[in-house]
Amino acid sequence: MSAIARRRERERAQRHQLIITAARELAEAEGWEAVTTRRLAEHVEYSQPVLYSHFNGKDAILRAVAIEGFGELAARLRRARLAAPEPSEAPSGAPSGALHAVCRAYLDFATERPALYQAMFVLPTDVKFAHAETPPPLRAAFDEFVSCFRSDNPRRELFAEVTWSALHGIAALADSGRIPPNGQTERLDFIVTQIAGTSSGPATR
Amino acid sequence: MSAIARRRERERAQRHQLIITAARELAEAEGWEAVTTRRLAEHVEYSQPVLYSHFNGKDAILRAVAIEGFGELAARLRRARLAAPEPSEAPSGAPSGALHAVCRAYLDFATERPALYQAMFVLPTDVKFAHAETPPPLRAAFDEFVSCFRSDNPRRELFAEVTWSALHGIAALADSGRIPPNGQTERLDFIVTQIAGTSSGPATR
DNA sequence: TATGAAAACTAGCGGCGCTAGAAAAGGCGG
DNA sequence: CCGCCTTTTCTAGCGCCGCTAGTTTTCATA
Repeated sequence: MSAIARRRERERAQRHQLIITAARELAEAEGWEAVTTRRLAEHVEYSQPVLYSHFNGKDAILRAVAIEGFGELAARLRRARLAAPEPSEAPSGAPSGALHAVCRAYLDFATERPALYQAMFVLPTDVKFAHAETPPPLRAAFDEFVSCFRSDNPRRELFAEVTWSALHGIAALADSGRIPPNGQTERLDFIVTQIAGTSSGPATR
Repeated sequence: MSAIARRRERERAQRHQLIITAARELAEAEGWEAVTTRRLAEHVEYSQPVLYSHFNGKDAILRAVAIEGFGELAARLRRARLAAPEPSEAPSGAPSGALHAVCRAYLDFATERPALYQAMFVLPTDVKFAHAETPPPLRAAFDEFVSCFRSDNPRRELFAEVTWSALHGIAALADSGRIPPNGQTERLDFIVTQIAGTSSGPATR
């Protein structure tokens, strides 16, 4: 490949990222309903059709933003888990510090980047979850939850799934104004206590 | 008021309801993105501007559908709770049959009427939750969850809020394809067990 | 410097939410 | 029974949307 072609490819990749970033910033500033192809094109200072040479359509741009978000979320959860006071293999029955830290990190992420969170978990998407084609960052984020439970727990995947779902519930309802945003810490503590609390042992029910 | 005016008002109210029902049916059949004012007008066999003589805009129609949904959800939860084997004032610490029944009814509702559920809990809305102007049916639905916990539990509102949120989490993620739809029963059992399980007593933590 | 492929643009299609102004409907006094 | 006049309903159109066909511009190469 010639040097010229290399430069062009480099510039193209930069512009690709520029579009994703612009979409994300526009959404974070004014909400996703304000992200139109026209406004986005103006933001990146190119004409509308250029967007379509990078992405199949608006949905594909949204999808790219979401996947970028999964990467950031996974990194954030991982950092929180590793910084937690105790190792993830805590004695059964005791509330895990790692679990609490990861859950709080998740909620902080949802609160600080509501539009990004929406792209990832609320807006319609064709991103495959829990599937062979699941983007690795998404899988990685999920695994951070799994790692908060003892590896000899046969139901740790279920634990992780429900923990995630419960957090998503309070994050989504709070973001859309359906529950007051103030009680989040209380709700977080409650969820962690209940899930890590009892019956984390092998034979529940 | 003259008989003629009365008849007109009656017919108007019927058409009002017709619009709400048509919107709901169209959404349930093809999803909310297919509910446009043009298609809706065609469905009710009137021209577009007639919609605007009944509602301030598309958002108001959506809102009306959601509120209708709250009423149905409240009725359904209530029926489930009253039909549950044990009364809501079960001995502390034991899993409440009422709680389980109400939670299952909630999930069934979300599964059977996904579009209605979306209007109520996912799509952007200006309906006031946990507020003075909260529509009574919505408040009633929430109270069904509250009633599943002992009245001497000072944190029963928190219990209800988090239970609802957790259910919403699994309902929303399952509906949007973000968690497999098959595990819902397992997740439901897990949530109910964990929430009703321990520490339902007075001094938790 | 002329050429031809690649890149970027202008312009436009059909559909959206919404509304102004024309047309039709229908109860009312003569 | 008729002509009036309010109320109701419709036609037509505005600015915006996602998206694309076809033209113009750019620019490395011969």
